[in-house]
Amino acid sequence: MTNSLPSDSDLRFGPEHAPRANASAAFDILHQKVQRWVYAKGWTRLREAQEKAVEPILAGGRDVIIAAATASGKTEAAWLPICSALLFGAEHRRDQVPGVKALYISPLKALINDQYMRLTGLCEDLDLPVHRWHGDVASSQKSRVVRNPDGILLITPESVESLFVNHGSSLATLFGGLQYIVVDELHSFIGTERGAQLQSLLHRIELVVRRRVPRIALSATLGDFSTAADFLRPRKGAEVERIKAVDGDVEIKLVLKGYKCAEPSRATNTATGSDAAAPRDDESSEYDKAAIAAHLFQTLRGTDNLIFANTRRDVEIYTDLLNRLCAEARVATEFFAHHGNLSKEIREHVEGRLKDGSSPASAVCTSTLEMGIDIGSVDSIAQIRAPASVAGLRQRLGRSGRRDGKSAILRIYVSEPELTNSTPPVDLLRAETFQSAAIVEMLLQGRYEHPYVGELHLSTLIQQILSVIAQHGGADAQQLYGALCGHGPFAQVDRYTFTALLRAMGQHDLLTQDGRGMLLPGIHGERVINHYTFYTAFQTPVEYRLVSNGQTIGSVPVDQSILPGALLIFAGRRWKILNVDDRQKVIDLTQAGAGRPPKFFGGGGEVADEVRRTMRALYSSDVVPRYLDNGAQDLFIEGRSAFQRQGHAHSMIFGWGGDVLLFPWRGDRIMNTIAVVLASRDLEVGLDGLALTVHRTRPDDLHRLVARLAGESKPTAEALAAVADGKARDKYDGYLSDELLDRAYAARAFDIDGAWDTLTMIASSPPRAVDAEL
DNA sequence: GACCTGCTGCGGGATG
Repeated sequence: MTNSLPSDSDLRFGPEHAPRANASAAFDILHQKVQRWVYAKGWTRLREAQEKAVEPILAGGRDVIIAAATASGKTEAAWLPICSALLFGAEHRRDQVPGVKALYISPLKALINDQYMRLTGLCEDLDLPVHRWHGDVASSQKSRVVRNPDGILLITPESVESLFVNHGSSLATLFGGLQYIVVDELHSFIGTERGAQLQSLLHRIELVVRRRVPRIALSATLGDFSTAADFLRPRKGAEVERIKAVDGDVEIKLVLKGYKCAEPSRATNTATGSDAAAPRDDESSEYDKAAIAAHLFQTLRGTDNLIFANTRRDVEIYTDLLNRLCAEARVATEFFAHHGNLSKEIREHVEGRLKDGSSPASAVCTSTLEMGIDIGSVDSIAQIRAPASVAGLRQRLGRSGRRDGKSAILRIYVSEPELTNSTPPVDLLRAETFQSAAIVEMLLQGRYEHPYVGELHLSTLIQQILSVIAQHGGADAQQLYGALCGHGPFAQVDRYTFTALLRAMGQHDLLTQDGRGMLLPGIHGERVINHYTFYTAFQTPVEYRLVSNGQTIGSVPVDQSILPGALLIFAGRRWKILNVDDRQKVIDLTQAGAGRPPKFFGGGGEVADEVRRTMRALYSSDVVPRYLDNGAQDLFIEGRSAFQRQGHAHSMIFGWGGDVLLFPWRGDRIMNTIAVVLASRDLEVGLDGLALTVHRTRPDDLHRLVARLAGESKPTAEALAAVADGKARDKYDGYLSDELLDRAYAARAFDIDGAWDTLTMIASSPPRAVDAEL
């Protein structure tokens, strides 16, 4: 099966192109030394992103976003003109302002190390020093930069934060000559706490140097340029120059494979999020996993692949199954686990095996290998269970098929419960199969989810208030509001909310006020600021280090099953726990013959509105996608016939036993809003994938209630948030008053308009009983 | 039934 997907792999330098780089207008305006470097590289022409980016960046006045797929030369698209501009500037200006000339901000230390190597090569001949600054860089190198700032500085957002806190008075010198800020992997920041921190840091740098500094952003292919532009330059997104490498066609070979498992692995979460069912550990019932592992082993052995699983637990389970198949076949293992809880050494070893072409290797991984260092191209991508988002799947697919015009290969494995006469109606719909197909359809059409950017980010605002106070040794409320809110990065926070936030911070002793009204850190605030964990905007769980023979192999969160003598599967191997040191937070392991996968904790995933709507369209259509194998086709046809039999074309409310099922066919934010609305009317509501389960009511009663709600005026999101539970999520949410926490939660978790549209639709559709259909 | 990311300054002792 073949489909085409936008890519830019056709932009390749070939011998058929004569070395006529100087025929390019963009090449002509680069500095001569940069031209020489391009020539020495053997490049015969600039690639599309580079050709388009040189002029606007070199001109110097504008913000620019460069969106292109991995390995399309977008890094050079930024650095060739930036380095040229810095060289021209150095030649034409006699009174050189000291300081860093270009700042490169990256979400990953590994990317900084990669870029450092590449840029050093370019800048060697240009007389431009390159420095790096992140947690693994020696403090001696950092103090050298502070003493003698110059050239290009590669840094993480957290390390920029540390500059504000610890070197507040040196910043004017450090950044006085700053001409460009480059943000790499922009898409990874949009809509996150870390993104709010980055926006604040960019703004605060401009406040220090008292002028606008052009922002150059690099990103993976973007579905939504406007959101990205508004993120890069808030409220002035329309003025951002947008550069997109026009994508050529690359062939995708695609198959969706369907399997059946014995036990329905369903977990029901109530609206209050309290009673999640425990997942089963019983391996004997998991013959779908064995079948999937057997197919992976048979198909992928001897080649290089990335096998994406959605959870770290599944990474461990599948790596173990694949290793056992290798042992049975008496071959050396070539399947390696890779996820965020494995030690840096183990992860680097796996990355090394993938890069090394001499022996085949496949990584079973989470999103750790979606972004980041260049591991080269692999032969194929496997995705175990439904992908969570279109953008993520696109990014994963970009890792395959870049070798000399080869096709990208994608295999998706889904698994649905075997049908019995007690199978619940939701399981009859085969939601995992339809979610996978919906995401593939959107991918093939080039439709991506819109990132959600409506949050207040009050937790990160607390961090930034403390950071500004540390930077200046104190600040008054007016200055803080002007620097951070007002026309600043937290413009969505009004004066009333800001004042309430300062009051809440005072109540927790984060802040105190001196006689002249100056805000200073309180005793607790001082402790928070001075601890090294202050620089991150995101929350991190407490974990225990796993040690074997003195070597750290990774870390796990603590739970009751972590006791001496217990068995564990980790890093694709089997272990027995020897000792647990609660004070040092260290677990000693020894190799064992059996084990069980560890539990990891995590928040809930969120399915986008566009994905759910596409799923419904697939159920309603009569087309069966051609990329389904026989197993997936069976599941697809079962799901569609259940959709028709249960009457989803006309109804959205269904009686089932003593409960009622409600199908909004909308994204998780709307489903959560409806769940909380119903819970506020004293109903017990569970979120269950596609459906809301409303307990102890009848279809007619619920339908009447929904019709009444749809006719009433909408509540405010804040009023609705007051009745929700489990609202604290972000790092400093614990310091918020009830009122502020409600506001933060309302902005994050609700879509009142979407929910009321849906309630109106439900009110106009007849309720039904499905019991008879089973 | 989720994934990922990141982190200072200082003092004391050894070494060249």
